[in-house]
Amino acid sequence: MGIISTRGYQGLSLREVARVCGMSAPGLLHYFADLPSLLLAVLAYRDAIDLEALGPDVPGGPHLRPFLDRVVRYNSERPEAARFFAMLQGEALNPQHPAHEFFRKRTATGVEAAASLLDPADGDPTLRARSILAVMDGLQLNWLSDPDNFDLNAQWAVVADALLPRAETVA
Amino acid sequence: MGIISTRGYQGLSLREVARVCGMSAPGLLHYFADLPSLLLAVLAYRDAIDLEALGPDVPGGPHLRPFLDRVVRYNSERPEAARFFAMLQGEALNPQHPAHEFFRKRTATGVEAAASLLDPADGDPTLRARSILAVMDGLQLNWLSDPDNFDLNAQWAVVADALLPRAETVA
DNA sequence: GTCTATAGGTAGATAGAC
DNA sequence: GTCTATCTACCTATAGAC
Repeated sequence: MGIISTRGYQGLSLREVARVCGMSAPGLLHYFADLPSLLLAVLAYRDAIDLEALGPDVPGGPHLRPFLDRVVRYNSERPEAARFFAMLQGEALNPQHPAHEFFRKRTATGVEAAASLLDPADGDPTLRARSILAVMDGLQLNWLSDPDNFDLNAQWAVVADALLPRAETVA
Repeated sequence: MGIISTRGYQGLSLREVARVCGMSAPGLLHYFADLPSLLLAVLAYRDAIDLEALGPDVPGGPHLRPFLDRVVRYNSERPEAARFFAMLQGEALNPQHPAHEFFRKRTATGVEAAASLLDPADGDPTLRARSILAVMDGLQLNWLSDPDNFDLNAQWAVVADALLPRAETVA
């Protein structure tokens, strides 16, 4: 993951990964059919780790704003992992990219989950959820490109206060 | 540019660019010292074209919101060009990437320009400008990853209405 | 399971002809 | 200015030994 987070997937080399793992290239291919499979496995693995760390079983219940606050703080403390996802998200804009579908599904799932926590009385929940998640991505992208001039949590607070009432929830 | 917008810079091949240009690889290197130089030249060229098309000499004066509305609309009509920048912005998160400095400076310039059009009475202009531009990037990134399920202009309107009063200006 | 050896391909860049 | 030919280096993936 360290490699992908600096070189991206296109700049990834089977041999280089193998070296880091203390193996040879064919040794790796014993576990993964090919390089795209390895990439998807790493993505799924990271997602699982992060989801567990952030778990939806938040003390306090299904409130969207505090959960997103925690996500932003979590990422702001893990710039390397955040960059890993941000770089791949960029590459994966190409529909031919092996991770394209992964990110499309991931976004769709996130939007659906967020929308279910928004009050329909405040406007189309899907539209709002999409905006909010897109906004998080954008803030993180800009933060990563110049971390020293960008206080991610402060910027997020500015935007979130404008888009998402602090206590909003359905339950 | 067509090539970079699908493969990114890492997936860029000197020979492939040459083929598209109807030249050989060494023929290209007669004009550009190396591949990074070519990349930076293309970036500067695209930026110049877009800036001219959007020109700051907007009829209506230096109002930030209508200008950004035009930028979003402009990009929504040019997905390939937008993807070109979005993919490179991702790759360029790596400080070693040849375009890293380009994007850092580009963002800084944009933030400064936008901040100068915001009313300090509404909160720190730099902080707000950074949020607004980051938000634009994020919306575009999400739109590009699934254009059919994402109405860029509608999503932008949702966010911009919340962040940026329609008539806000200094002048 | 993990290795060496290797096949078959593409990369950026240079030398030197025209 | 633009070409062909070529150098060196790296890539993924496979075959087959241990």
